[in-house]
Amino acid sequence: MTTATRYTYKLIDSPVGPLRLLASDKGLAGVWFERGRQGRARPRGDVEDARHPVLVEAERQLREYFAGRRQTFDLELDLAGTPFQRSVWKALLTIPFGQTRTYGEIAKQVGRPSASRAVGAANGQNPVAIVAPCHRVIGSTGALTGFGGGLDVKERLLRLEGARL
Amino acid sequence: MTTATRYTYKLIDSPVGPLRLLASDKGLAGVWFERGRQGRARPRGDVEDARHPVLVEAERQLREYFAGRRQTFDLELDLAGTPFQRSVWKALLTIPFGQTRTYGEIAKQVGRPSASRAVGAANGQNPVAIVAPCHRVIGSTGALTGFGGGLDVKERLLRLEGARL
DNA sequence: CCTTTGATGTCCGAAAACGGCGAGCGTGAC
DNA sequence: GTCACGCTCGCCGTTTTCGGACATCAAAGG
Repeated sequence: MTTATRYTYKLIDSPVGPLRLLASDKGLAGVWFERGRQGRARPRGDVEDARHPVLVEAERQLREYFAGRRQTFDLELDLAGTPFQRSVWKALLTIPFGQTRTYGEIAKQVGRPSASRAVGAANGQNPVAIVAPCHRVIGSTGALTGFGGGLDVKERLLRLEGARL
Repeated sequence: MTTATRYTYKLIDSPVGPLRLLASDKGLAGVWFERGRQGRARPRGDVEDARHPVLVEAERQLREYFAGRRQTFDLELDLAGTPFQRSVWKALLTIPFGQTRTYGEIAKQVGRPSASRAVGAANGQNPVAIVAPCHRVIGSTGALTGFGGGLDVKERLLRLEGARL
């Protein structure tokens, strides 16, 4: 028998469209784009609580990021996923602001050199967009290849960071 | 993300072999036979607590039952299962001491007249043996057909209750 | 009297499908 | 030559689908 963890959410605006922030009692659990198709089985925040400390702090840091005044996030994260997915998301956190990596490089970094395609899949299920910078992962040819929030958003984020394209 | 509910267990002897009792904070969650193969994905009691009030009371009533001094149980139950399973287990509780029902009759009783086989499956997953008297359910031909704790135990329980075979 | 057949809910394992990839190869424009 | 494309094919974790196996039973056909 299990008990569902309580999630609270908050909606905020951003230069790339509305974002939904999700928090559990352990930390920030989700950041994703509201527009267009929802991600798959993302945890549903049952309760809105715009004053949840984790959400308030996450919003603050995100606003600084969009304003160009922040390059790294300092937040407790509560990421639900398989061991492989978690290792990939952890690897994302090591990509410096303004830089990019290829899917294959991330695959190597997590010790599965030939799992670049699986890295792509795990990337697509990244629960905390922007905070775990899945937008900094691109194809080996330099093409942006894909992004949950839309390729245009991926490009805008990279430009905001001054990355070379 | 989910959090596991805490279970405590207790082992007791009985005329039909050792029994394991399991309790959650909501009530009695499990009663099954220790001998032979374990049931499938039964919740695992992480902690032994022989003095847990629910377990102590369950043991008391079970001992009375085996001694022939009790015909019905009065215990809070915490049964984890699908809606169908719960409806079947609930139906089991309505079978009087010493009587039997067929799988088909139970199927009718829960409003799925043709699901007698599914009733058999649900019966096999009954978390609280004896307390929910799955041993009182037999085939339409009168054959005992099956029992998680072994057919011999099923027969002994029915004899104990003075049921006609 | 015995065998066969379909309906039924759940679990479980196997197998296939599905991607935010990437390297290799052939082709065609210079 | 050589460089850019585009196509194909192997890779790999996750998700979905599918098929059996079960604590059955009534009806139909031999």
